[in-house]
Amino acid sequence: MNANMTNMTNMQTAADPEIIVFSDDEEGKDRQFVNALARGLEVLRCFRPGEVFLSNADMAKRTAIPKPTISRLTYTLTKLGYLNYSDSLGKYQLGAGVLALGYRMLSNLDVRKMARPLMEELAEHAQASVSLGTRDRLSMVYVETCRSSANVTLRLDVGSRIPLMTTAMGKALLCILPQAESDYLMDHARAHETQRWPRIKAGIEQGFKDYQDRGFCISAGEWQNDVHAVGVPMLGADGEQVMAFNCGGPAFLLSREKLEADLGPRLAALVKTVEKNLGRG
Amino acid sequence: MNANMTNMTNMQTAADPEIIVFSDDEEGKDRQFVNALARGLEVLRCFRPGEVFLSNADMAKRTAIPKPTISRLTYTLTKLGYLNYSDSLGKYQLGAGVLALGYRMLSNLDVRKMARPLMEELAEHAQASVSLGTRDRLSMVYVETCRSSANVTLRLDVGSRIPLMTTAMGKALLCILPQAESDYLMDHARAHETQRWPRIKAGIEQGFKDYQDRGFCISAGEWQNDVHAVGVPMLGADGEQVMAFNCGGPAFLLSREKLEADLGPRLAALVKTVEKNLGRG
DNA sequence: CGCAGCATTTCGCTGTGCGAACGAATGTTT
DNA sequence: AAACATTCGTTCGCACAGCGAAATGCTGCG
Repeated sequence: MNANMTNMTNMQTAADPEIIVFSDDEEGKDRQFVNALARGLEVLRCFRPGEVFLSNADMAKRTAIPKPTISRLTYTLTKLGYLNYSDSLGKYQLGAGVLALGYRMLSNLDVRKMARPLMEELAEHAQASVSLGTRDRLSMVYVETCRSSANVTLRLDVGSRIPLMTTAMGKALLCILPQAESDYLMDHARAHETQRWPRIKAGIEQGFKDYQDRGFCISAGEWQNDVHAVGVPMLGADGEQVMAFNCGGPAFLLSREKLEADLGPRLAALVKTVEKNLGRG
Repeated sequence: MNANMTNMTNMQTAADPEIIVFSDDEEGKDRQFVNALARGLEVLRCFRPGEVFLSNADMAKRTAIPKPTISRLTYTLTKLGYLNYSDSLGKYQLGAGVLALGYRMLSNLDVRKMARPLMEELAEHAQASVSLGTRDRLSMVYVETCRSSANVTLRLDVGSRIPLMTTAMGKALLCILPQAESDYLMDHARAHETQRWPRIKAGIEQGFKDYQDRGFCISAGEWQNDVHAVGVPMLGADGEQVMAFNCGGPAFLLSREKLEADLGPRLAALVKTVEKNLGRG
């Protein structure tokens, strides 16, 4: 295994923004890359929240994988328990197998146990929610999250996704990614967001500046216009996945001043504490 | 896709009980089955809770897949973000990709939202925990879980696994599986549990009887000797995954009498309500 | 009946898996 | 220190298994 490989190489984007499929043409076919595996996983990913059932044809369309191949993949995934087949509908549904995978990953993340109490404390102080997330493709995935006792809005649980490029957590993460990697991601994002890209890019650059100057990024309505948040990246140990924290909530509760003067600095301090406790520097 | 396929066909068990790998010899090779995919997923599964890092060699040993192939699979999985590589350790770790999969599955399970309040109510009454789970291989995987406000023991969260054959939830599920499927599973289990099998089998048969007579199964110390629980299966709609509820806790709080006279009947009633609300019968 | 949409089968081409060989890194022996 | 032994990961080339275009079933529908 060669050092320093960047994710998402060797792939090509299909019609659906977050669906990314293999390619055989891109930069001299990689004899090491197992296509069947990548495609099988892509099939599992093409279920979006709210869509319970998909047919073979649906998946073929969405992933741009030929129908016979989809047949074989769904057949295999069903036998393995990652998909369930409904006879009456002739469609598939995600199965129990996928759950277990996610849980194993979480139970091995010691940052969670460590950071939890600090996150709760801040959530209570801010009357907002505080979360920890990590990147997957062009999203941030929540790995831990706490809400203040009062807060009911913004129901985002562990495992849910928010965009990378327009959220405080996402932009914070971009700030500490190696140049090459963030460039690569931004190239991909631009391709999907030709329309709004200039505005998005400006937000990211502002984020870089904010992080340099004050140690945190801000997203005030960039993602959802009634949501305000601050974000701070955390140094990753080793080959550990890089992560980022956020603290956010409804705009009417978290004014820009409060974010800048109070919550931003507090979140940055929280992260410093966590890093120290985990022995990173 | 042919109707009514049973999971776990076409596979062979390796050294590690829950690790199950492909086979090329078993019953006339299936041209439809994509081995590379099955093996890639097996690689992800071979991380057990508590083991953060695994090397290529570790996985090769555990899955009985040849080393060069493991290399290619980990290479692929790393590029896709399902594994992270640590340069300094030369080992892999589960990545963010796996999380998202699990979440999509959960967010599409409408039983959860429906059953939650009823489960909370029962948990509070029983001063125990109430959970909903579904089968994966030879385990039950928690899909939803509530604890009574007091209860601190037994920290099992969504995604965690308990055995199929010795727990109230697992035995309850066995009760409503098609004969062929439960036979198949029991054959597999016997192979792994040659020692304790007679006792386990007796427990399962008692479970069948209990379910017929009273509508619930009991496990009083069969799994962990200080844990008592009752379990009730739920009818699956359509090609929906079959599921089961349990209600359990520390043995000293839940006497056998209480299980039989109070909690068992209540849990059975809960399931009846849930089934009615979901329009099953 | 014929058309339309979907899943599965067929079969030739080629991408992919595996044994064996190689190289790199670390520990052990003389 | 050099020589050897071990363990681990990757490379190579052949054989074969998996891929996909086109053809074949299978339903439902006007």
